[in-house]
Amino acid sequence: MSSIINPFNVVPKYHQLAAILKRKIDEGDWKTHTPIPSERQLEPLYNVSRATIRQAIDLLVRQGYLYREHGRGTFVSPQKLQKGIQELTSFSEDMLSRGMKPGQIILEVAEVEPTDQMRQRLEITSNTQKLTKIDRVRTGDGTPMGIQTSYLLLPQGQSLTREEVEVNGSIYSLMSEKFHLIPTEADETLEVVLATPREAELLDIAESSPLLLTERTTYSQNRRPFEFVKILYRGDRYKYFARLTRLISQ
Amino acid sequence: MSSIINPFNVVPKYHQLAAILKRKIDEGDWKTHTPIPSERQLEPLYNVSRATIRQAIDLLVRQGYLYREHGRGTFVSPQKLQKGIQELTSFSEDMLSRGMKPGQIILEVAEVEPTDQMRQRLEITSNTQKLTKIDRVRTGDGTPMGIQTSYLLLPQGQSLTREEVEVNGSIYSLMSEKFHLIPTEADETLEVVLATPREAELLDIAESSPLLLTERTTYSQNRRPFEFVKILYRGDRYKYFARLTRLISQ
DNA sequence: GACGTCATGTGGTCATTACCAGTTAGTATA
DNA sequence: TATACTAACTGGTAATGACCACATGACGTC
Repeated sequence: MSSIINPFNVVPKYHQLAAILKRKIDEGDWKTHTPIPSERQLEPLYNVSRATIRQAIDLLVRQGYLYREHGRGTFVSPQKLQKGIQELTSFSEDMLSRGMKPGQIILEVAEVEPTDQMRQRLEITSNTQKLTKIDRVRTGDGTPMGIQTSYLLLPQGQSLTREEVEVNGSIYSLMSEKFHLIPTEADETLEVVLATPREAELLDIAESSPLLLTERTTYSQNRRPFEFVKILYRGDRYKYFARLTRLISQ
Repeated sequence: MSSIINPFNVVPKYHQLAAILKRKIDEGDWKTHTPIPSERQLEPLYNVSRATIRQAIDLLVRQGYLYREHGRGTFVSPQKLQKGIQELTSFSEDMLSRGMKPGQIILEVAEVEPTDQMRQRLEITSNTQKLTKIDRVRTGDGTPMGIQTSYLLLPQGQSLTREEVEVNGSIYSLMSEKFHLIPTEADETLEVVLATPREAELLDIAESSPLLLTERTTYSQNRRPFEFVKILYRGDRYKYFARLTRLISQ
């Protein structure tokens, strides 16, 4: 990996610069709460204009690597804030980041009629639109961590088979390859519920144990929803992390 | 409220423009998934440069009001995504947004020694640093919703009295006025726990009922943590909302 | 010593200009 | 008719120059 910006590269200069600065932070060249070189100092260092430098820094500020103070400088954020922030992750990615091996037991793959809740969340108006339901037990290092029930809104007439889901561990990569649907944003709610007998059995816990229920609506590139997922996590095994930001503007 | 940008106003033009565009969306002048005027069309309409227009649109895109498609245009996001997104709110604000009247019962205000967990979360290195503990039952429309225990890291030697907390419903406004500490970001974890006898009594629920435990570290302007809060919510009354974004860059 | 002033450095805002890269629809061509 | 091209849009990237607002430390004054 280079520390020099290549003007002929297809990736924009400000992305290249952001990657270079990020590496300096990750590798500890710049310490927490210390200022990085000023924007005007960076200009000759990388032969780019201040506008480009500001775009690069904007990226890193939004991702939580740097923070600015008007009149003082741009500083390195505390390490602990820098990883896995505010990111939309699949169950697989989530498990991997916790250092566990993700696995799944497929219970059902089928075409179903949408309920009112699903019609509303997936913005369905047509009366003929069907959904593809995928019901799975998700495991981490072999032990059941949660029950995930996905309802997918596929392009007209399309569907998925149980085999496709089995081979491809992550539905998101499948959706991306087959239908060009890439998750970009999601609304998510969390609440506490008590395990039904069936759920308790699947998760190998006592009946009426507390569970963490998350309901997620996932949106693709053009902000259209394509997935509604319910995940029931074991309350004794799962901890949820979020990062909140106060929008200062206005 | 005006639809014209005032160049002499202290608030930046791009903020003024963002407010104008936001109003057009809120008031329904521009419909969901329809394009707004192109950046070059907006230039003469508001007498600002394209750079400024892009800054304004950037704001609204980041806040979820608009989305862009390269080569096609800038479009209005679906309504339902637009409110209360990704914002860091106090309990009071949170209750108000749910249409309930926030209240509190103060249990304790005291100076305490930090535990190891608190020292780590609040980045405390000094051995003499004390914390101010505020223990409260928070209510919505009079019924107990949660137990909130805050540990505040105040400037050397400073402290708060029970009276100050009683008068000022929101600690955040108190912190802002007295110490110029403004919450800008927070890390938050959520998990399920079971109510202890004391907690069950305070919340008026059965012993061992499931609760939603959130632990939050709040950061001020310069990214220094100043508050560590534990909140126990009644599992049967509380639903948590989050918005996730996949960071596309790189 | 305490206080105010001011030069200088920082990030914040804005205009202007140029060109690149996708998208779309009309048009010429096979 | 079907295909390929092209012009005219869209947003994306980049450089440059200017000025503003805030923070800080050096310096002079009281």
